[in-house]
Amino acid sequence: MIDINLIRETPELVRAGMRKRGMDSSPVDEAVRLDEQWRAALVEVETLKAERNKGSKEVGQTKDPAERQKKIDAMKAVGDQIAALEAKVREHEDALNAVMSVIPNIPQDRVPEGVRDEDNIEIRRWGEPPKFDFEPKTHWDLGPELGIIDFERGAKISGSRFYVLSGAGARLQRAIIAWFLDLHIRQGYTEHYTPFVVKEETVYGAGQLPKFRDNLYKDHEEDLYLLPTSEVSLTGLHMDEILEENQLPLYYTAYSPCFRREKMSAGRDVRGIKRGHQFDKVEMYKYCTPETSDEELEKMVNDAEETCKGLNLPYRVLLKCAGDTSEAAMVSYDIEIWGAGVNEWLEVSSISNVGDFQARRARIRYRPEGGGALRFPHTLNGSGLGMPRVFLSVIENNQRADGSVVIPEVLHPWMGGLTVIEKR
RNA sequence: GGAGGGAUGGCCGAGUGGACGAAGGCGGCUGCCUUGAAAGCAGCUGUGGGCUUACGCUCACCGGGGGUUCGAAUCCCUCUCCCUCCGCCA
Repeated sequence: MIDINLIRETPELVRAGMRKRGMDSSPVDEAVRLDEQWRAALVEVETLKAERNKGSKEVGQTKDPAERQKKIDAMKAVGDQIAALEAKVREHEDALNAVMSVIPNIPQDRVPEGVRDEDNIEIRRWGEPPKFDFEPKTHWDLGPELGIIDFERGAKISGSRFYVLSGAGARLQRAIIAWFLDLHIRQGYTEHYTPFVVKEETVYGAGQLPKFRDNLYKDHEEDLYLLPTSEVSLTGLHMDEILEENQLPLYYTAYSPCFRREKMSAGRDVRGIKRGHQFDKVEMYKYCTPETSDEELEKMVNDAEETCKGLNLPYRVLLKCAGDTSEAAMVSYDIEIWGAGVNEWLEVSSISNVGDFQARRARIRYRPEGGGALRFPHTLNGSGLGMPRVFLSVIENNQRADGSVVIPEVLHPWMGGLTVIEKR
């Protein structure tokens, strides 16, 4: 949610932001109109309420029964007017909220124009895609051959886009998760383990609703949602709270599975483990003051890059163009790693400064140190990193001619002496 | 699943349908006192919205939602969460 004052004072700025994203800016006009109607109706109803409050107070002080009854009747009439008007106020208010909840955050000036992948700007690149003196295999060939990925049984028990990791494969993923978490802890993040099932309000607070309703798994009996990313629960952690400025910045990290219906991307990336309905992820999350969010974003990108470097995965960092930047974000970077078998760059992290967009929705505020009005903190989120693509890149990039896979050194402590995954 | 009890400001805790945005205490802030501090004394101390150039005015909020009433923290309904007991269960 953006600040309603931006709609009132600088609507053109908001319109320009939407156009930059390639969106139709008419919701802004509608918001302006609804806001005016809402406020007009509000003034009307509040004037009547003030009258009733005053009149009702007088009733209590009036001793004469006839006089008293006269006042009661008068206030009863005012009450009826209030009831009618209040319905109108709420109607306007609900309509305004509905429009406001689809208006995206305003992209920063440095965010490049454009709506396509090609409009993203490459900021830097690290490492070299590995060279092979044989034809490297894809993970959907390598995995089953090594007995570490089982697509058929995944589909059997859960349907398409599900798979099973077995033996050294399951262990390898767990090793990656553990190493990521420990790295982030060393970088100053506090580890959290959150529920993987959350209330609608929590999903809304993080800005995933109403937009991604079709992509979420929902328990209709209890009105609960399966986490699409732990960004949602980490935002919800401080929902409705007032923080103290001296607590900031807060650095959080969490491991969680993520569940997505991927309804919108039916037919895309159906092969392999690149895009599934369930995947594991280690997330980074920050709460900070508005003054520091830009530099905190750069630090978070660096923290994510460390994960790639440690695993020796070639990567590039992209500044996302406006149309590709998530609606909650003011600015986002993507990190893409190289997959030697699939022969493409794979998005493994999207690191965003969402400004006060989520804090406003989730009603998270902080008390400034010198006193004064409460403020909304800025929040940032980024994967560090998403499992399946890291996993596939690790096995594809480290494969050898005989079909075995060398395990990156940093993961050895969790592999129980295993340094190479071989056919058995 | 069954039976009870509870939810009030940063925290603790009182609350009779009109005096309650809410006693009292703690904490915090300011002033006096003091060489300084503590103690003591006095005052201040919630959030959000709307109107207004402004001083200011006003509305809402006592877990959430709805209702009764001229008027609700207070009465009724409902939901959520917490606690106690019984049952069941990984």
